Amino acid sequence: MHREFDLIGELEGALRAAAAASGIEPGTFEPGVRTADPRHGDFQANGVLAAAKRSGNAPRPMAEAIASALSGAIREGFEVSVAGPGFINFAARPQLLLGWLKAHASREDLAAGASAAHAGETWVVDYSSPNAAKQMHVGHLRSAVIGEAIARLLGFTGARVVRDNHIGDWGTQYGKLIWACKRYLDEAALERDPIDEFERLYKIGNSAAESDAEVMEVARAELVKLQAGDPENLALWRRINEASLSAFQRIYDRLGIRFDETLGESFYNDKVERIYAELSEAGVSSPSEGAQVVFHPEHPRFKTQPMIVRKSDGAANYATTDLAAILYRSEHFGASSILYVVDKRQADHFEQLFLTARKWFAQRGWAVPKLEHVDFGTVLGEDGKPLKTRAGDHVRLTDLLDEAVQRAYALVTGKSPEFPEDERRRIAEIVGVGSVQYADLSQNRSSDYLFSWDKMISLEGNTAAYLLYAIARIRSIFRRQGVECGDPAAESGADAFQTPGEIALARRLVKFADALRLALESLRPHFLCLYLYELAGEFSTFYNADKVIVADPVARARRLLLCSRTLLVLETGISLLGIRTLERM
RNA sequence: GCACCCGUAGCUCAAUUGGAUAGAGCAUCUGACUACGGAUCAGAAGGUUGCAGGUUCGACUCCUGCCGGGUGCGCCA
Repeated sequence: MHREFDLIGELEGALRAAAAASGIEPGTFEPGVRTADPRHGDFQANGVLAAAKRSGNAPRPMAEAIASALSGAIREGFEVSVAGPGFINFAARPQLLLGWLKAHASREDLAAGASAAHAGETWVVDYSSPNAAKQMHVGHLRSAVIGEAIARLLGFTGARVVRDNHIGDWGTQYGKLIWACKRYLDEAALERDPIDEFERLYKIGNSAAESDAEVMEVARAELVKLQAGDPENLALWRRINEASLSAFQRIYDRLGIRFDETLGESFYNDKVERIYAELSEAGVSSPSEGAQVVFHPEHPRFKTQPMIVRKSDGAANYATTDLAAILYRSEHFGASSILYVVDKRQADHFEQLFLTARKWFAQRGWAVPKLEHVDFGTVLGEDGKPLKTRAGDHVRLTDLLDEAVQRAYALVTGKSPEFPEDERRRIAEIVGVGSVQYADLSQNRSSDYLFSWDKMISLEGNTAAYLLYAIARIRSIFRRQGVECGDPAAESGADAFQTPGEIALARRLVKFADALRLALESLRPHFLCLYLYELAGEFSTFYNADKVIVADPVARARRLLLCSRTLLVLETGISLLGIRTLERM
């Protein structure tokens, strides 16, 4: 039985061995296996072309030599051929497909196979990270959704993941806010909706400070008092943060997000002194105009645009806390990698931050974690401009999710009016929220994306509802047949796949490993979305062509096996995206 | 001014980071078993990948120059 989860990895190993056996110097040949266009088979190796070019040999004979040196086990599993200028093509035989599917019968089986990718690594994922005292709005959506999906993918593939919510809970905005709280706080309003009230107060404080220098002075003094530990201000600050966190948590609950750590900027208050000292001792920073700054002379921009690590008034800013966070994550969590799921407009900041951290760590002789800015584009309205309400305000995330659920409810009620109301509500929550998440994840994160209710909640195309529908339909087959999905007794009689629909579906299923690899190598969940969408489409084709519940027990077992594995992969994949699944809809 | 990103079918997006004939969905058109859930499926049509050069066996992808759009840039995050 075939047990290798990662078929591409297996083929690459076999090709290396075959190359060595046919006299090619080890290290000069990278197999370069990838999934192929189905016309050419399942997998293709492109590496011969590059290797032949380097060594000055003709690629075609080289490819033939390597192909004929492949082990018997590979030839048993794959039909091997050489095509074009020197591609080596592999078509999986039905028996191999069957073996793979039998060997991967549960989520645990898949996880065991996948976990080789990042075993032993610790990844800190910094995502969501909203500012306290403000409503989460549509601008906070992508970081939360993409960050969660990446964290889940990393965990599934073997990494130890630390999910860290780097809340903006410290800084200049608190002076103005406290100033306003002491004068205009409405206790009744605070009781009703604390964030709303704090947001209102912040706006008052902000505009007062802007138009009145005296207010600005008092606000600044309030901030200094807070930072000095004044009990009254500190109590107010705590109250603001507690209210903020519990409001955020309500959103996170709906999105299925749970952080391991919530180490906001304030957490680093007592850690910034060390940063100032470290940076100047390491010779990385220099004084400039009363501030402590870092220049990078070798960089086209940062030779003139400094990173300010300490303001001229002596206070820290976000650059300081970000540096302190790198150190803490490195020392305390032993991070091998740190990811920042943050808007692409902050690209300059992160480039500067990483340059600085690398120089500093190198000076100290410390291992630098891999640092990566996982950027994403802006959510745009139908007019192509950043999404706003008609009044021109930010769209609150609660309102956005509520509207998604409401639209999903209308849809479910239209399609399945016979379901009890509470079930339709439950389905609507999953479909509505899932549609928002999926619309975000299914697109390359780096580009801006157009927010469209109609496309998002639609049942057609690459949407959450399409995937969830495929799941519901498979579940329905098992209900009707009266067997549990994955019941070994129902599958044990299966023989190798025969019809075009069966074979195409099985070939798609074994490529789950590749979808994970693609999504993780580039930290782009849309590769997994695309795979799941194509899998669901392949299932629908199969379902329309081949009846599952047939009299022939062998054919039935074969098809039930395919249904069960399709369900498994769809549910596993969707859950890795952070989206919940359902039984029927 | 400097720096970065983007430009692919009418529309919204892909293209495994240099691989084979650039793929999907929507919209348009043609079909499908009295339905294991038709919220489906099969098919047709739709392209000089912004423009012009270059690099090589091979370019949407890399380089150069234009054109068009966006973003960021000393004490906010």
